[in-house]
Amino acid sequence: MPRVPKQQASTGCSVERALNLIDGKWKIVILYKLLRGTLRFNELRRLIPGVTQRMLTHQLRELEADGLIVRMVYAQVPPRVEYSLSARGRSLEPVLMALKHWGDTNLSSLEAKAA
Amino acid sequence: MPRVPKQQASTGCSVERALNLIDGKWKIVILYKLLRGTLRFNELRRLIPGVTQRMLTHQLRELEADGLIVRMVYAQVPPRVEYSLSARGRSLEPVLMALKHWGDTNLSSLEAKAA
DNA sequence: GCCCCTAGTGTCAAAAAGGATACCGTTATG
DNA sequence: CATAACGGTATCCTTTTTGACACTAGGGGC
Repeated sequence: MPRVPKQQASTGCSVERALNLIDGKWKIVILYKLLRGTLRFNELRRLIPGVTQRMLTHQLRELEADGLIVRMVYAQVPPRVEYSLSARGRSLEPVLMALKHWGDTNLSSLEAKAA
Repeated sequence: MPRVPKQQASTGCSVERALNLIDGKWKIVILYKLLRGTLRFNELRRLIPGVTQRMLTHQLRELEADGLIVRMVYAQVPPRVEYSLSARGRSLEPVLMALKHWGDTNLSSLEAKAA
């Protein structure tokens, strides 16, 4: 993603601007996983096979910067960091669910075709 | 996007797989614009300021390859090429509308904050 | 003492995405 | 004859994204 020269992301319509916040393959998946509740870093990692530690960290930081998730650090050893959706992030639920529904419906038939 | 080593995109859940089809900043916007009906190449170009000819072509080809849009070429001079949603593409409407709704709702308040 | 755990960070390099620009054929228009 | 319109391609180059890998702190277990 171009991620837009920061600041002004208002190239066009609201759809376009919305995409600037949730682009990247992992972000939507992360948000989706968090719909069910708070998760720790390594829990997310296990839930999303294929994401590397660095990528996960990056995406989480961006999501946090965009105010979609909340990061809670507990001063413990070993460290404990919990991620959860912010109100803003939770407001994405309809989008995420629509996407999941579409995936469930349209990708199974695709795979059936491909198989 | 990584666009996955082609072929097997089934890393994880359906959400993740769905994203492989609609990644890229422009694709969702293109699909969204096409919701309202058939559009010609240059019409799309005008509707999506910021997209270059090359990018638009690329994205349209991928959308076509994924069966989300239909490309109709009319043997005329000057050339006439029309793009429209396939049934599969149209099935994304709930997702697109949810995204637009979210953008309208959550980005206006964001910008108000930023302003 | 040594290794493991968590939740990272840093660096390097590869891969991918994206942008700029030039060019194509054909017909109409000036 | 030159130019413009349409819907692209081809090429080059830069920026972004991504991955691999090593490394960190501080306590607990063996």
